[in-house]
Amino acid sequence: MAAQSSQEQLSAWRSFLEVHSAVIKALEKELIEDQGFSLTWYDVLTHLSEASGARMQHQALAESLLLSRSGVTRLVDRMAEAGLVCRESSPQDRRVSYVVMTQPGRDALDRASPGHMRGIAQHFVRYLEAGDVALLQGFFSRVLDGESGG
Amino acid sequence: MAAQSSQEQLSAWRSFLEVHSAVIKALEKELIEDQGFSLTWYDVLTHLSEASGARMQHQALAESLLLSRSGVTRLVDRMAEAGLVCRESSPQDRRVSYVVMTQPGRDALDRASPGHMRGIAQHFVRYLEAGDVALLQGFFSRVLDGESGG
DNA sequence: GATGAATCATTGCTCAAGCAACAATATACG
DNA sequence: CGTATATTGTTGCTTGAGCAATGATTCATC
Repeated sequence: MAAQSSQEQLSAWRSFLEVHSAVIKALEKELIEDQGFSLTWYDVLTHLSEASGARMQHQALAESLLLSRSGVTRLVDRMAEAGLVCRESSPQDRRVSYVVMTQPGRDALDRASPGHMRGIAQHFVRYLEAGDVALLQGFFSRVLDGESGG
Repeated sequence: MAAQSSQEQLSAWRSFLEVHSAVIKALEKELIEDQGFSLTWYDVLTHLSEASGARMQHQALAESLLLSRSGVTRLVDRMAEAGLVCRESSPQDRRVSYVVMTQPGRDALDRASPGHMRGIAQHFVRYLEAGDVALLQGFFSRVLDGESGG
């Protein structure tokens, strides 16, 4: 890392925060207007849809969503009440309870997905120029590698 | 924008979210352990310190912080109770109330700043390689330009 | 100048999330 | 086996944020 103005580096950090806030707000607004649920719910559905058997332990879900366990408990409460997921207890380990995507949950995800993908394209991906993706991914990977370990 | 795998683009977006979460959590944790206040409070102090007269209207503060007005009202309540800021009403426009940084507020910012800058360097800037800053800034600027207008 | 519209800060209410404490269960180790 | 420790999900409590409604004030238009 050659000598870069630390002012510019700080500015990059601030822009990062602004971009995050702006894009998240736009996506959340669209999703709620279109489908009536939040980005968090969308995230739950996505993670479940990618899990084998469309089921995950609360613990694993919390880690994937970067949320606390108690947060996930209440989140699943709400989503279960809306019928998008349900709970199933494990016969092997009677402490764990699985979160399972229901058919209405699948349907909701299918309905939401195209619009949300379009939103991501429009509010984020659209501004990527040739070469940006690789560079961003490199940077992000370094951060995530570094931060997960220490 | 040439043909890029939309899978990679989506992955870039997801990594963006993960990086944001990881870095914010690390910085917030450090700041609270070191100084006993949150990133939001730090942000308020920073914005005030950069404003002329170390004073800002609630409205302007809300826009800068990307927060709602009511959020700012309560935020300023708490910070005022802690003595870091105070309110002053404007003689020109009796609707507005300025948020003014106090000396303890300045002191708190001065105490927090070096550690926080170190944190940003360690958890974010440290992973930037040569050329990354310019490219990131370019991308972020395009997003912010595009998103603010529509 | 007077009246209607807009702006600013605040308040009531609700919601979503985290922490710490807990109960139930599983695992490790003597 | 039996006891100590760890893990899993839930609950009580608190916090921080947003929305909509309100009150005070200013601005605009007649």
